[in-house]
Amino acid sequence: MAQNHIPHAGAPNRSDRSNGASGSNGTNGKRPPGRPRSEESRQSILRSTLKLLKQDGGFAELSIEAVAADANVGKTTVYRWWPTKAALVADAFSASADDELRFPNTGSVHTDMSLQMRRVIRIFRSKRGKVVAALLAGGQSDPELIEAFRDRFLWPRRKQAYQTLERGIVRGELPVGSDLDLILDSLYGPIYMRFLIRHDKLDESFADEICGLVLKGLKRRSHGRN
Amino acid sequence: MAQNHIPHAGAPNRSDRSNGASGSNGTNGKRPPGRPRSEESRQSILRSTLKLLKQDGGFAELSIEAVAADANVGKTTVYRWWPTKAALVADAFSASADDELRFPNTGSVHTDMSLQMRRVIRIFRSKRGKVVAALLAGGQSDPELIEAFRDRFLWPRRKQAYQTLERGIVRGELPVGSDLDLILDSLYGPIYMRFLIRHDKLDESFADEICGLVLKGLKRRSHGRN
Amino acid sequence: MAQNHIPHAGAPNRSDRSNGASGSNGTNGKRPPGRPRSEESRQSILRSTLKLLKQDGGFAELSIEAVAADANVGKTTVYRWWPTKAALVADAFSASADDELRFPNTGSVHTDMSLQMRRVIRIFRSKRGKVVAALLAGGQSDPELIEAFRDRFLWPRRKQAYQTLERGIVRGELPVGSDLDLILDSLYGPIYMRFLIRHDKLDESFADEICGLVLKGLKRRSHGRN
Amino acid sequence: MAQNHIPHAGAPNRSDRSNGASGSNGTNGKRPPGRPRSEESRQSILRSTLKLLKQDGGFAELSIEAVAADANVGKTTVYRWWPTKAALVADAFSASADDELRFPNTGSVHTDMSLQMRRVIRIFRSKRGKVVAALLAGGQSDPELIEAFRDRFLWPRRKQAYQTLERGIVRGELPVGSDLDLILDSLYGPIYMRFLIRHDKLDESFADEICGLVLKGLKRRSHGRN
DNA sequence: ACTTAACCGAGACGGTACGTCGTGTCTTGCC
DNA sequence: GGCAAGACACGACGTACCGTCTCGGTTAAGT
Repeated sequence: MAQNHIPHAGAPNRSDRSNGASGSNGTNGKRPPGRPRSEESRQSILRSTLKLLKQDGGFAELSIEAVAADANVGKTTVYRWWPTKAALVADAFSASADDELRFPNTGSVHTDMSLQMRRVIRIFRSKRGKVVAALLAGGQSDPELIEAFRDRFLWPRRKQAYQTLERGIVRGELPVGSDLDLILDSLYGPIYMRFLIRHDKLDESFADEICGLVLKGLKRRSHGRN
Repeated sequence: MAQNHIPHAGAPNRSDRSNGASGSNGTNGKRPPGRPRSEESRQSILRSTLKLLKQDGGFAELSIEAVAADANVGKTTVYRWWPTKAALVADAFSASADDELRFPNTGSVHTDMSLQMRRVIRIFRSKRGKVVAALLAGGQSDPELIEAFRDRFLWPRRKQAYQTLERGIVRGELPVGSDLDLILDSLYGPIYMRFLIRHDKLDESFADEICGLVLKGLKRRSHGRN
Repeated sequence: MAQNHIPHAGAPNRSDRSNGASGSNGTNGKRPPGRPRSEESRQSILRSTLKLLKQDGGFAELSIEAVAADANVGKTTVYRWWPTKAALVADAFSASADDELRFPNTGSVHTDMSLQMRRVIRIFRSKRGKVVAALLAGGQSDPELIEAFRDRFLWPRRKQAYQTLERGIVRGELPVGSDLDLILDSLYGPIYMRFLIRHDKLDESFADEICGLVLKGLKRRSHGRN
Repeated sequence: MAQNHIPHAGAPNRSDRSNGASGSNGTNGKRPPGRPRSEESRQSILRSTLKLLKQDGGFAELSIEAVAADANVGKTTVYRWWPTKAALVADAFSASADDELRFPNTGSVHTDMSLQMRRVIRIFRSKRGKVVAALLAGGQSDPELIEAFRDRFLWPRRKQAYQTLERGIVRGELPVGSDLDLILDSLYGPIYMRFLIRHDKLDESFADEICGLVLKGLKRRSHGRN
């Protein structure tokens, strides 16, 4: 029912047979023969993955061996459903990606962005931040992993961000024709940078400072020009 | 200055003995007993480390075994001088961190920053970018590694950046009392973000776009206010 | 009987689980879960161990690395089943300790002993002698190893030897109340000594000479006394 | 002056120059130029070798590294004078071979042999026994080592033993034409066997038992025949 | 006193094997 | 046919010693 893991871009995966629609199986709900996949195992594995990522080290330090042991599950079961460690982590991460990060709509771009950015920072500083860091770290040598981060974390939020910014344009808070991606990277880039390099403190007020620099600048400019 | 590897934060390390010219030496001019460290091996190891980092995958994929083999060196020699893979990579990276990234002084903050940021982007896009990515990735689970990145790469540049920005303040291009760290993170954060997440294209013109957004905003604001 | 490796003197060992036929099994007929041990690997390892012992040097020169490589087996598999090199060699040796050394029953102690001692000498002089030497050499710093030699090689033969000697007593060839262990050590000791120290030639006729000295003496004495 | 290590059968060794007699150096006691060998180091090394052999394991467990460290001596110094571990151990052993094992001359073969065999057993049971065991063990894969044992331990004693036995022949205690080597191996073989295999207790009274079996037999026989 | 030459300690060097851990695959019997 | 259990071949880990080497420093004998 719920498709729970990365499609692996072409890599055949037997769980894909449960996608319905294909073959004589199209309309009727006929299940394939044999014992069905254990939902309990699946969740246990994802739970253990997150747990271990939060505890130990990063992506490299996480071992499938440990996940299987912690989840009381055979290693085979992990490998059966997730072709790589990357896929597993991506799946686990996305299972934990919550709705906390939805954008508000207060009537002010500055407030909307600032509030959401504060929530991002709060998550980065929490235990879940380690999972994000692991994902970004692992993604540096595994394209699938960073792709998973983009698809499951970045893009969903960014779509909402576009809307938020566009509302601001409509309201005249931002200049027409603004490069939305440039604005968003300028807003979030500094957060990621401090999160990953840890060269300076990353607390929630940093969100306001960035907005103050980037958005206020845009506002003035637009005023001055129009 | 001639100190070439991670100080390991307080952990005593035998290579820390000075090998500078006798006489001018701090404590005394005596070389320690025993066969001196092989400079040839040291360089060969660092060279192989960089080479393999550029070739293969990231930090996790690099094996000390392979480095030793490629450098025609005993594994022991690597472990004798670098306590962890992290230290080795940090050292190798810092040996390659060259003067290419010095800040120019054109008389315009915007131009100075933009030119240097372009060079950073050029490096990130080159083979050496893989080394930086490996360092940042590895640093997510190894504090020493990210510290090495900060100490050897980030801070040296940032000190120059402070001077560049302060020249701008003196010239009235930036408001007095600007938060320099905020400005710099706003300028470089977007670059790091696109470099690591790869969600959008990172070419040299991006430097100009960021400067246009961040620095122009500051300029206007200062004009409007003064 | 089907028990093929060193019991490790009390240390629990997973291979000790019975793999005999179901039903007739001692405790219960259940096989433990998981993939069963590969009989092929087991034999290949023991075969390679013997082969290398016969080729190279002694016990010290034998490396587990080489055994694993020669047997086309992972090092792990060797370590899984044999805790030390000693255990492995003992097992390999005992797998090769064959029935060639059974005692005959000709009706004469002198002939029985002499014939068997000749066979011992023949083995000591053959390639298999290197294995025995390795075992005795290794046993000087590993109690388990020498124990294995005693349990698997010495005692089984000695039990038969007791019977042979006792037949001789019954027949009046040896005095009643003879110290059997003293006699046996006097018979075999010289062989071991020449085998290990190699200070004098050890050929099969030496068996007769020893018997001539030790057993003839006993006979006379018994005659003189009775 | 004192030639202290194995001649190494052809392996050139610079310490051999101190053998005197050869070249222009023949008659006069001219020392070669350069710093003379440190007698202190030599003894310290031999002492440490024995100490470690008595403590730890056997020949295989002894490391030159440990010897040098224990003797406060550079590894080079060990290797300069002893080409192999075998040579070192043989030398150390022979330096410790004391005069305790001389044969007495009581006027009775039986008593002479028995007394000396008791002393051998006493040594085998003492700490020094570990050194002998190490030598015999190592000798199984190193011909030089077992040769050293024969040359420095076995033969010197055996020469005395021949004399002892011949005195017995003269006195009529042993038959004329006895095979002395056979007799000696029959006397000592059982001791070596119990010492190395440890299958039965080896105390001093064992010497008497063996003599009782082997020598008494000879005596009777000679009486009966003459 | 100065030179020459060999020894000495210290310890780094290129290697080999160690015994362990994790990988991804496989083979069982049970469900 | 999924599942746990766990053995399998493999490869890298970090360590211990190997035997060799290169240093600065010592210790004489021969000038």
